[in-house]
Amino acid sequence: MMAELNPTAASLLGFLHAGEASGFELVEIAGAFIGDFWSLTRSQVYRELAAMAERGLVQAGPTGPRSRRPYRLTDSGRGAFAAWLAEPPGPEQIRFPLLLALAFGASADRELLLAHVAEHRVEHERRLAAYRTTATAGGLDAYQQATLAFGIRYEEAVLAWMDDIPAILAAG
Amino acid sequence: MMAELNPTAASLLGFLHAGEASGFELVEIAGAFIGDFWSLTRSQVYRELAAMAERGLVQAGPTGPRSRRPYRLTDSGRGAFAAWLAEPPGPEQIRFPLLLALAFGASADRELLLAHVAEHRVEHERRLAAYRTTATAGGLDAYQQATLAFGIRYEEAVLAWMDDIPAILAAG
DNA sequence: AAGGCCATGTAACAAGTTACATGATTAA
DNA sequence: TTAATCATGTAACTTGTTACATGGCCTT
Repeated sequence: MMAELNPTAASLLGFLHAGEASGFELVEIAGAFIGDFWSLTRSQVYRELAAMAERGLVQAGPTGPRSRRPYRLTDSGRGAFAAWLAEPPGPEQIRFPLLLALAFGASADRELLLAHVAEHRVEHERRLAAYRTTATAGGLDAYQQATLAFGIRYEEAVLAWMDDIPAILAAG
Repeated sequence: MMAELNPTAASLLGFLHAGEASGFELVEIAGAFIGDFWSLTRSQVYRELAAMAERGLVQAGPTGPRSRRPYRLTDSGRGAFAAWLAEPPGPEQIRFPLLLALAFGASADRELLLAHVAEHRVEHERRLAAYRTTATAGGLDAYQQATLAFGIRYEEAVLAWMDDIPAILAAG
């Protein structure tokens, strides 16, 4: 009775396809590769690695300097990952505190809210620019490009929305 | 030393501005009002209500039938909510299993992936239509309209992105 | 008035975050 | 060669999810 993988664990197995890595390295790889739409922390990674080692999906190699413990995929880990990929992915989740604040804006100071929006805008502009650079720089396979395309569409949408806000508030 | 509110607790205080409500009712209200970009579950709500009652931010009324326990705002709850609104909101989080699967698509069956995308597409179309209906139906204040505008921009972006995918994969 | 359904809540668990500890490596 | 820094990991806590329990309400 093969227990299901959670998406976090699955992503680790995915990265381990490229070769063995320590927990620390996996955190870095994941942050760079999928960080903007799938966050994970060191604690999670170590926990998942330990749990997966227990289940035989990964195997820890000998402890190196600074107690680095490299993990590598096992055959059953490879199988579990393939099975996870074949399953229908769950719904996305968005948690957006700015939207929450905005929804209650009637009880807030309008200028302050707009300032919060403006502050977030900077970060979204930065991300969009970074995505575009990555997209043109090449070195991504088609699937990675498709993933990145989401980021670009998303950031464009956020920026367009932010531009709409003042007019909407003024009209209301 | 006033401890910070977390966004979930803050949203409950926000809803309680409209009058007293039980945990169950708050779950329903929140689900309808902000459910698509801020999820919360019953257990969370009861826990937060109990914790906030402890801190004096809300006050439970007499237990009614079916052990319904209505909560209402206190003055300090009102103050805590206002303070929360004034603070800069944290960054948004997106967790999108479909993107995760897509990013690793090189190890997956392309047709199956596209089928997963198509399946999600239906739900996004449904949401976009629902948002548009709500937007034109009226009854929202300007802040709620601005919130809804995000939903519309977001769903449009997701649909546009999904339309892009086959070409991106074919080109790569 | 009995059976099923529904509103309400709790408890156990899983996932995610934050703060801390420790042993290499590097630089002054 | 000692101080600073950094990679690595663990532990404690918070938040989020799932599964369960209970008692009122409704329908026939």
